[in-house]
Amino acid sequence: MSNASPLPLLDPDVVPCCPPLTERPLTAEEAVRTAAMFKALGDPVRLRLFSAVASHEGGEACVCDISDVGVSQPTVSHHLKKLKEAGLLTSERRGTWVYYRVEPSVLAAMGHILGRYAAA
Amino acid sequence: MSNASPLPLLDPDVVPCCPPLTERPLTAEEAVRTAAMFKALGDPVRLRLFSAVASHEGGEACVCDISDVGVSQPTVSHHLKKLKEAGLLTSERRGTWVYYRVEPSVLAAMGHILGRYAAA
DNA sequence: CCTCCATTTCGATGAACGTCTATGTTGACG
DNA sequence: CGTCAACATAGACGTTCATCGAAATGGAGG
Repeated sequence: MSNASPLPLLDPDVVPCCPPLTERPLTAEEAVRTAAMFKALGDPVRLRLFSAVASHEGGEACVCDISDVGVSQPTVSHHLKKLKEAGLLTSERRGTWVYYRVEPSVLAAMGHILGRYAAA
Repeated sequence: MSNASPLPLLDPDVVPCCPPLTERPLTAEEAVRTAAMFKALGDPVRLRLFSAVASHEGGEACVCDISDVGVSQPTVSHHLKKLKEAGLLTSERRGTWVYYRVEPSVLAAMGHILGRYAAA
């Protein structure tokens, strides 16, 4: 394939996990890896935290910016950790604050997995 | 309502739930509804069952076609019920067998929610 | 009717999860 | 150094969930 594009397009390495759900039945192993991503977004609090980061200006936010989700601070920290373990967020400490940022490739992978319906 | 379009395009009613995660922080209520969809796909067994239906010829499959996922048959039925409650599958009985079918609009909604990353 | 087969429902059990309070860690600033 | 603020970790508690075996439902066929 002549993939000489200089644009930041999706390259195959970015979607290493699994084929679209509509292509063929997932194997057990594929299902485990894919389910982990969906599971990470399967909690309302995590989803709000993730959305808050994703929609924040600059594509990143410190914890203090997004802690107003109705649960205690340790719970926020706990959920951010889960999102990080799932590969959906990355974090970086800068001085006093810790900044979280969306990992675009994982989102792209999820979109890819949803298959033709998602692209409609 | 003037819904006179003859084309099977995505109409707004099909994506009633929520804006893309990247557009603005989700409200609590939006997060609950959206998380339910992701949660339904957040289990490996459910994901395999869903994939089996989605990839089956004709876009539908009877339970007997997709029961080889390594759990007991009642457990399969349990997960299919969950997927149905989440709006991801529909079912119809034809004689002895029950056929499950993918609900495309919900998949489209999820793709929409994933936002620009998924569409890339 | 009676039986067979596919599927669902029921009830129980053990693991995983979300949440909290209390405490620890890390950097900034006098 | 001492203190404060931001964030993470630890441990406990109640709830939800996935799973199973057993029993119920409901068409199909003799």
